[in-house]
Amino acid sequence: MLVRLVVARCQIDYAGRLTAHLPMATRVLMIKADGSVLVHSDGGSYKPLNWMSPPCSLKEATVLDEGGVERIEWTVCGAKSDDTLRILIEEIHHDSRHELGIDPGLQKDGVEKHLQELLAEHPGHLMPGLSLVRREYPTAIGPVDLMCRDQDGVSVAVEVKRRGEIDGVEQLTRYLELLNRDPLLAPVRGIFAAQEIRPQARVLAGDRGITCTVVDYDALRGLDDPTDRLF
Amino acid sequence: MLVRLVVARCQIDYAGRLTAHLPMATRVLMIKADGSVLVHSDGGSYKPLNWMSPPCSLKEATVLDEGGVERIEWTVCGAKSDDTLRILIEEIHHDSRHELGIDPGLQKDGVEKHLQELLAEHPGHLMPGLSLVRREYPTAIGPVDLMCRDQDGVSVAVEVKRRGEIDGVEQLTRYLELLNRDPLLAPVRGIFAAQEIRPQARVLAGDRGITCTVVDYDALRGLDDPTDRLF
DNA sequence: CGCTTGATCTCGACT
DNA sequence: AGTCGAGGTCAAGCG
Repeated sequence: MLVRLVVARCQIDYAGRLTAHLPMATRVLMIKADGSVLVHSDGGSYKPLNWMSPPCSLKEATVLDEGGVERIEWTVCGAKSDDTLRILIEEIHHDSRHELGIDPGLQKDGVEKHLQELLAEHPGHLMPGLSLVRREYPTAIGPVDLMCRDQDGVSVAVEVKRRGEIDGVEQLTRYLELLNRDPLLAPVRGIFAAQEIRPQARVLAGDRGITCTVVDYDALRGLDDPTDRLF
Repeated sequence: MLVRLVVARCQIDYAGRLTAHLPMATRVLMIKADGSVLVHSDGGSYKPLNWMSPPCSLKEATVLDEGGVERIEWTVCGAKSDDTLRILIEEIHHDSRHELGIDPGLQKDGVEKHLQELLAEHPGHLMPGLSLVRREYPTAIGPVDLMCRDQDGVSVAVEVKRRGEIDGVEQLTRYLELLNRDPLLAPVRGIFAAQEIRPQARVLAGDRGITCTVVDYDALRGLDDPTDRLF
């Protein structure tokens, strides 16, 4: 389990699902224990300029460049795919190896699942008088996030998203279409709940008679019993 | 323009759109010139365990930990958002800085745009006798990738994807619905073209009367005039 | 500047 | 193994 950090002037060619080329320049190369390679420049975001995903293997060789000069070349080949990454090195500025050990991993809080849980506990936040029938209500085409009833006993299907986009409305539409075929349930209304709803999604929902509700996660969390939470 | 590479035993807390925590362990920290930070473990893919996107600023301070020992703590704050990344360092194994300069950037070939261009030049590949009316045919809900006519003069709307999935079929369905309301165009048929089509997408397309066509990018590229291409 | 769409998406969960 | 949905998605292109 060793990570290798290299800073080098290099030129890179990738061939796989697409073809890509990086001209000669100085970059950071990170080689992980599984042979995977990350090519970073100074800037951009967390995404490398180029990379090779594991499982893969790295081979080092010396080749002659156009000028007849001996150069180091790394060839990284995907173990399962036919992806290849060729790194031609002109000059190495830094080269070090480090033992890291196994990482205990990341603990997360605040994703869609938590939003759904909170709304299941406080359905009245979506609409006054709304009560939960069940979470993950099963249908033939997948589970509805929240199945509820309003104060008049009318069924309400709720689709929960962190960010409400057009395909979330399509999804809820398919559920409503199916649920409304069931005479024991029909009529079923729809609520599209999200922390943020895109304009196009809002328009499409309106067109389909679906109510859009923007949810305040922090406010909901405030209502929640803090002893239940991880943080 | 300096990149800083640090290998350190550290513990990390992130608070922003979600909350995340990394227990104490040895990791690679990459600090770019814009203050952005990447936290990598040995393994995983190109995505860091945790990170901070630019624009942001890093501050170094000494704090006392639970045992009363002096520790280095980095606090990275987003310039526009209220995201914060707190890195508590127990031990530094490596620390170096490197001048990289500006990267010339990545040249790509083989993405959806190229596939659409090639199909626009060779519509007969999708169906014998098909001819192009126009690329990016405008509608009220967005442009149709390719608008064509078959050998009988019937309109055919083509949606091009690199990988054909269910939402691509939904997209084409919306276009067809709209286009078929236009008496000058109707009836309009649909072709869903991709290098790879997922089974569920294929089923949904079949259900909607949409033809699925798997496209061979390399074969198409072979037909194409190589002098037009970048590579 | 905001919005929409593609991505060598990655990653996890579930069948 | 394949499929599906979420993401602190990121990043490019367009209005």
